[in-house]
Amino acid sequence: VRLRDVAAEAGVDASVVSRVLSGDARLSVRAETRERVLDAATRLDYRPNAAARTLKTTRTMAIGLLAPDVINYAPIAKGADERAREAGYTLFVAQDGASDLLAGMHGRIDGVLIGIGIEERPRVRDISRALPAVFVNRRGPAGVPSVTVDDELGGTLAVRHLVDLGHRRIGHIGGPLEADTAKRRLRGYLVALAATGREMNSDWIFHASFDETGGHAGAARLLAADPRPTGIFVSNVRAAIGAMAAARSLGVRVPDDVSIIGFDDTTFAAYLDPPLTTIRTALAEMGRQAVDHLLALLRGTELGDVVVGAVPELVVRASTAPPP
Amino acid sequence: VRLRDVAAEAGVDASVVSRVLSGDARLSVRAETRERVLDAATRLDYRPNAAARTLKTTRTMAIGLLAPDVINYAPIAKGADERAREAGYTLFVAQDGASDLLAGMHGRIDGVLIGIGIEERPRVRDISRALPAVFVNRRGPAGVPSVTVDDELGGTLAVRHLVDLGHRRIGHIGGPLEADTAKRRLRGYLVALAATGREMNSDWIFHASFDETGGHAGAARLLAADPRPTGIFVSNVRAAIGAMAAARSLGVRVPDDVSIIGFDDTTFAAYLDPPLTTIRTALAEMGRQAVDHLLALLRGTELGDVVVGAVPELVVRASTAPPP
DNA sequence: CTGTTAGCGCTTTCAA
DNA sequence: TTGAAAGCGCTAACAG
Repeated sequence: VRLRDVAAEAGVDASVVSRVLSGDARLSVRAETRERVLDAATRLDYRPNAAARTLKTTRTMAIGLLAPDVINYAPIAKGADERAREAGYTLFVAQDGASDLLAGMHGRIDGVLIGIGIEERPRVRDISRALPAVFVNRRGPAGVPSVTVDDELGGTLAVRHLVDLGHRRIGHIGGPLEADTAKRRLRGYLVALAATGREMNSDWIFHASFDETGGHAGAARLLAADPRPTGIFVSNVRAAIGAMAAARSLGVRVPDDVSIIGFDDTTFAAYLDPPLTTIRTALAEMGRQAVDHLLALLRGTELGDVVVGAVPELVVRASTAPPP
Repeated sequence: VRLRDVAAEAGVDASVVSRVLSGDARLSVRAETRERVLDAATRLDYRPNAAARTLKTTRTMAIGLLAPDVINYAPIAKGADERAREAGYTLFVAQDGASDLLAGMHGRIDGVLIGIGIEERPRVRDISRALPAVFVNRRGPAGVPSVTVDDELGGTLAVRHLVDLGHRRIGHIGGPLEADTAKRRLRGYLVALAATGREMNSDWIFHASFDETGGHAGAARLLAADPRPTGIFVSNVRAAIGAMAAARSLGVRVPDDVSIIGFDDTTFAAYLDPPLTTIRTALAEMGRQAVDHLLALLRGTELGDVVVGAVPELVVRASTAPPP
C-alpha cells in the first residue's frame, strides 16, 4: 500500500496524508480529517516506503556500527541500539572483515559509529571521510570526533591493584598495538609502574589479538620469562580466559603462582575459574554516548573527542592475590 | 556526484552510464565509450544512490539477520555475512529486544534471516509475513522455510558419549522451552536415554536461558537432586560455563564428580577449566546456507525446511570422564 | 551503438 | 484547511 492508496481510502490528497502521518506540528487539519486519515492508514496497514522517503529527504534514519568483533562489542552495541531507537533511528551492526564495507553502507545510513582504528584497517579512514562518523572505543584521525572510556586510567587501576597486593614483577598482555585502545592501556600500565617504582621489563609485555588465542600466546610468553611476572594485567576478558588456560597447562596456578586481572567486565568474567578480577568500564554507556554524539553531528553540532564520564572501576574477584 | 555528473564528464547520456556501471551483460557499447565512462566514474569517485536505485528496482540488495543474542549467534552471523557479500548483498545484524523491529527493517532489506522462534517472540511472525523470511537455527511456522542443524542428533550424541563413559544418571540443562532448538535437543536427550535404558528423572532436567546465568541456575538445581546426575548435557557453551561455575562453588569437581558436555563448539570451549567437551555443529555453514536459501526465495524458488548436511560431532576434551 | 522518456513513492513548497 | 505539482537519482523500455 502506498501513500496514495491511503489518500484514496480517506478521500483526501496524498500530501495531506503525508503531513498528518509525519506529525507535522505547524499544520492545520480538521480533527475529523486527521481521524479519517489515521483510520485509513491503520486499516490498510500502511508502511511508508523507506527508499522513497530517503530519496526525497536525503536521510535514511539509520546509523551503522562498524565493529571489529561482535563478541567484544556486544555491550557497546546494546547501548547504542537502545539510544538509537529512542531517537527514532535504526542501528545496523556490521562486522569487519568486509571487502568493501563502504560500498555496502553508503546511502543506507546517515552516519556511522566506527569501532576500528585507522591503523588497524586503513580503509576506515575513507569511511570516516565519506560519511558523518564518530569513533567509538577508538580515537579517530584529527577532525573526526570520538567517544572512549578512560583506558589509561583503567590500566593504571589494574596495576595499582596488583601493587597494593604486593606484586613487584608485573606483566602486561595487551591488544594489538595498532589499536589505540591498546596503546592507552599500555600507557596506563607504564605510568603506574613508574609511579610505584616497579621494575620494567620488556619480556613482561606482549601484544596480541583481543581474544583467547592472543591471551594464550601472551601468557605462554610471559610465564617463560626469567624471572617471570607474579601479576599480569590482561587488557581484555577473552584474552584473560586464554591467559588462564595457558597458565593452567603450564602448571602455573592462578592466583597462587600468578595473579591475573582482566579489562572490560564482560558477563563471562564472574563465571570463570577462578572468577576474574577486572576493570569495569562503562561499555553500554559508551555506546549510548556515541550515538548521541553522532546524532548531534548530523544536526550540525561539532563536538570533538569525549571521554565517558563514568570512571573505570576495579572489580575484585578471585584471580588476584598477594604474590607467592 | 550523481549519475548525470558522470555522464556529463564522459560526454554520454546517463542511461549509458547506468548500463555500463551495472555491468549489463547483453549490452553493446563501444569499448572506447565504456572506457570513458568507467574512467569518469572513478575520477569522480561515483557511488550510486542506494535509495534511488531501490526506489526504481524495488530491491535493496541488503538482508537482515535477527538474532536473539549476538554472542551466541556470532559464528552464524559470520557465515551469513560472508555468503551475503559474495552474492553482492549487505548483511545487517539486528539484536532482538527491539520495540518495533519491523518498522526499522521494513523497506531497508529485501528479506530477513530470523533466529528467534515465534513462541519466543510472537512478533517475529509478523515479520515473517511482512517480508521474505527464512528462519535460521529455529523452525518457523508452516510455510516459512528454515535452515537448522540436526539438534536432536546432537543431543543424542551428547548423551551417548556420557553413556559410553559409563554414566547411568544423566541430566540435562536445556535452553528455554519456547525455543524449538531447545525442544529438539531435549528430544535427542530423551531418545538416547530411552534407547540405552537409562533412568529418567524430571529432577534432572532444567530449562533456562542460553547463557551463563541459565546454566548456573540449572546446575545449582540438578546438583541438589538426590540422587544427583553424574553427567550433565548442557545445551549451550555459555550455559556450560555457568554450570561449571555453579559446580565449583558447591565443591563438586568436574569431571571427577560430575561430567559436563556442552553444545555448539564456540571459541571459549577449549579454553575453559577444564576444557569443555562439546558437540560441534556447523554454525557458520548454517549461516551460509540460510543466506543461500533466502536468496533463492527472493528469486522465487521455494525450498522448504533444510537441515544442514554437516552432521554434529563430538569433540572430547577434559570435562567428561567416567562417573565416580 | 546511444539517447529519450517515463516513473518508482514520497515530501514540500505554493496556490487555491 | 486542502490540493496541485515538481522533483529527489536512478533504471528500463523504446526509439533513433
